[in-house]
Amino acid sequence: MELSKNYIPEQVESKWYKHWLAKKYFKSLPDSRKAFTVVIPPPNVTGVLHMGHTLNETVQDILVRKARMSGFNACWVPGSDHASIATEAKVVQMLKEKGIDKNNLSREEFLKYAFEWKDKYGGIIYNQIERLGCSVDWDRTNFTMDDHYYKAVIKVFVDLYKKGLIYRGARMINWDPAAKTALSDEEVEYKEITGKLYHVKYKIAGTDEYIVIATQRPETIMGDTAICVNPSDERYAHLKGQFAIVPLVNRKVPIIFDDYVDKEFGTGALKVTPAHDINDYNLGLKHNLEVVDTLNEDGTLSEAAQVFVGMDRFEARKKAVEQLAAEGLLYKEEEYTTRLGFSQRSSAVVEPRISTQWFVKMKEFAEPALKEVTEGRIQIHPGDKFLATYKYWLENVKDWCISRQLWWGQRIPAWYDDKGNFVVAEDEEQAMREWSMVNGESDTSSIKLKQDDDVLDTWFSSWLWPIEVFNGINEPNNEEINYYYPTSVLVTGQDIIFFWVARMVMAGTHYRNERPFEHVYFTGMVRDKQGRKMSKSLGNSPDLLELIDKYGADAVRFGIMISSPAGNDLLFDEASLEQGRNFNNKMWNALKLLKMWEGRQAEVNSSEAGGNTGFAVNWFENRLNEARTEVDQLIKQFRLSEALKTIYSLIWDDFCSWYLEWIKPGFEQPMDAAVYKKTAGFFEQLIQLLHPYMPFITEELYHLISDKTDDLCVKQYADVVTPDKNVLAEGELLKRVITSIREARAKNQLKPKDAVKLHIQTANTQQYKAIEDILAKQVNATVFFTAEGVSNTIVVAVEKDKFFIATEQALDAGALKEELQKDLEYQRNFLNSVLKKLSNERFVQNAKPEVVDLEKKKQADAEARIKTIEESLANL
RNA sequence: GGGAGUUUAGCUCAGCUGGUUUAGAGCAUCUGCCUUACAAGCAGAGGGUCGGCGGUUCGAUCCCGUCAACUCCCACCA
Repeated sequence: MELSKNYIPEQVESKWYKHWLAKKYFKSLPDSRKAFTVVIPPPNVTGVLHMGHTLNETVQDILVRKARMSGFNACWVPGSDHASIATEAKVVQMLKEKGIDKNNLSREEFLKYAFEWKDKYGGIIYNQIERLGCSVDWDRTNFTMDDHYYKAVIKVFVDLYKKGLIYRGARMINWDPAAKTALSDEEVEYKEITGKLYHVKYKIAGTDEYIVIATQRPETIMGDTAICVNPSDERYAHLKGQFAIVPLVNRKVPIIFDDYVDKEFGTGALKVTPAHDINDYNLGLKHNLEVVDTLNEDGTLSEAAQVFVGMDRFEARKKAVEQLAAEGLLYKEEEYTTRLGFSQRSSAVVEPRISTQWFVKMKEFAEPALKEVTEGRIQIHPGDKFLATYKYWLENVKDWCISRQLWWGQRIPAWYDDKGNFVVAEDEEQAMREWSMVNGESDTSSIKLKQDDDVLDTWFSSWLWPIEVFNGINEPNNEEINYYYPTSVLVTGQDIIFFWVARMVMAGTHYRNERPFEHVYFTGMVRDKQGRKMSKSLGNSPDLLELIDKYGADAVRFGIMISSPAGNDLLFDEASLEQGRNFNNKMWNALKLLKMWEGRQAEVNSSEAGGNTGFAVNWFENRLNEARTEVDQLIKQFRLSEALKTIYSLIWDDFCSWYLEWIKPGFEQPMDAAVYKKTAGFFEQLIQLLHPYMPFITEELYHLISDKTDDLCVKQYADVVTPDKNVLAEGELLKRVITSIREARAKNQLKPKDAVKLHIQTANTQQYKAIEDILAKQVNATVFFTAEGVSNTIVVAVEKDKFFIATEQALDAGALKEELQKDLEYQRNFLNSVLKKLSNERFVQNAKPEVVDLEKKKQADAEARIKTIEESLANL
């Protein structure tokens, strides 16, 4: 078969993915093996995968494939998240572009559009996961709004409500007066703006005294229910027990004292408006203040404001200022820069507003979730970095607001009667039964119950993910959940440590009484070359499929993995993908070389077929085992980038640059059949080692090396043999000798074609005899083991051995001398630093014996080299 | 405002129990090679006071303190 010049990924990739699927290699069912379970962090069905997902999924695939090839029953569950807010916003936007207003749709009509959207984008995402080569079990695909999943979420809500862990309460939310909807914190964008700070005089009741407060929002004065000052503020100490008169509405309000007030800011006195500011609201709760809501849903002033009723809030602000000025109550106004919240959807200024929401009590959940991590049952990678963050959040956890004023999501299973009483139940029928029980009413025919309009926070469904993908909520004792749970490792972004990771631990400990995963691997954020976050609006997020088309999936996986240690941000640069593509070619070309040798095999003796092949084979076998041990260790520690670098260098440098050159026969010479067989075996082991990172090309190469009946994808790793350190050291010495001689050649303008004579002066003739042919081939020289009477030479010293390069060419003695002088100086400095260390009594006393011995060895080596260089200089 | 992280070659990053570290890799740069697997390649080279200052130690890129710059998360002060 004719092999193409370069590796062409597109033909290869789809072929093997189809083959793997057909062979059901990714399918997992419980069996007697140990399970290695991973659940994908379900991507939002809002759009397409970005580079962050690519990194995440590549990491997971590496771990899963590695486990599958190491005797585990590997199970990777794919899926997607309905992402309530984000998706609903996208769907509303899409409808708007079609000229459809969500407000004119019924809930059912809207949900129909939303599900169409989900099918479309869910499909795109799944296609991307496939193109990337992810070995997920497609039969296990879950969506957080699937029927069973929906049911599970509702079941959990009802259960927690019955346990008293879910309650209804008041809360300040972000209100968008233009869209007339509540916003989540994530949907509010803060911007710096310059506004005015108004200083307003409030009369102290029953006196002629005034207290001056500062406010940005005079239109909320009518909602004031207290004045607050710092208890340690002497300026206001005499006002204890007094009341102030709110201007414009003449309301008498108490003067309260609280540390919350900053004495330095403004006048040190604060007007408290519990209905319209989150901090004031909290103050109000603490001091039992009245709440006067002076705004309507659309941002106009309500009846409760008494003045400016029906006027827009900003218009009212102007009027309030005018009137305060007219009454002589405006002390002064000044320029002031502040951060103001704007609605991501309508760009309107967000109003804080009190509303009734549903909450989960978090204290009970936090403690066990904290213990799972602090007691080491869940290990976080990299640990030291995120443990503190995790602990801090759980120790200071606040109740979780789980209701959202949206339609896309699991609808809150609470039913209200016309008096506003409610019952919580899994469905309407059950709700009715509950209602009649509570109300002692057996005839319910005339009763109408209305379900809560709101849906649940998206995280209230995703916190069940590791359980419910195995149907563990609905059937807590089924075979699958018992086999696959807890999962092995969760791979996710550090940004959702609170939203998701901590909450999964909570749900896991609560519903399974066990951690949901053994390890958590945090990936960093993927940024662009300039360090900016990748985002649609910046247009700096590349299209994954285009990248795969351009470089191949393996190269994309390589590029994104080569420099992304756990938890570190990654600046995405296509150059690393090129490196991956080049790596593909390198291996492709190695294959071509092997195929050429395959056809030239013969039973030949070593020297005819290149010489010293015994040494080379023995060395590489040991080197391979050494590297495999390193790689296993690194992957165990989740240092995936390091492991990939090790494999890369093993293949490119050790195998291709050194080993293949060492065993390469002379021009059109036969290839020793035994060496060929060994080498093909090495190559198979190498690509097997690499397979989890670059599955497509490795599978292709595996089948091209020779006809196979099995597939690399599921080939089990053989045990690693402990390498022989002496053999490894001999190989390293040979490399150093070759490099040193090449360097000397290059410095003396000897062209690669210029053959030279190499005279070796050594006490270890035996050792050099074993690598004589390799050395000769690698530095284009004829080797001699005597240096008697050679002249016109370049001298190279490696350890205690000397190498004389003799050539016909004229040599620049001056330049040679200079080189040697430079080297000599370096060695002398080095020796001095070593001697200094060794003459330091405290070093010799305190340092570990190995360290001292090492320094002694360094001393001996340096001394030997210096002697060699001095002799060489004398010869010149 | 609170918390966390980062700072090592021109660029992107390794360097994980302080001593084979006078610090490595890829890209970029320079030199020489179309050597019969690979020019998307081969053989070499140059390039760093490991952010600043102080401390602990026989010894610090590594540990501690402090300052500076950048980044992320949380909060959203009238």
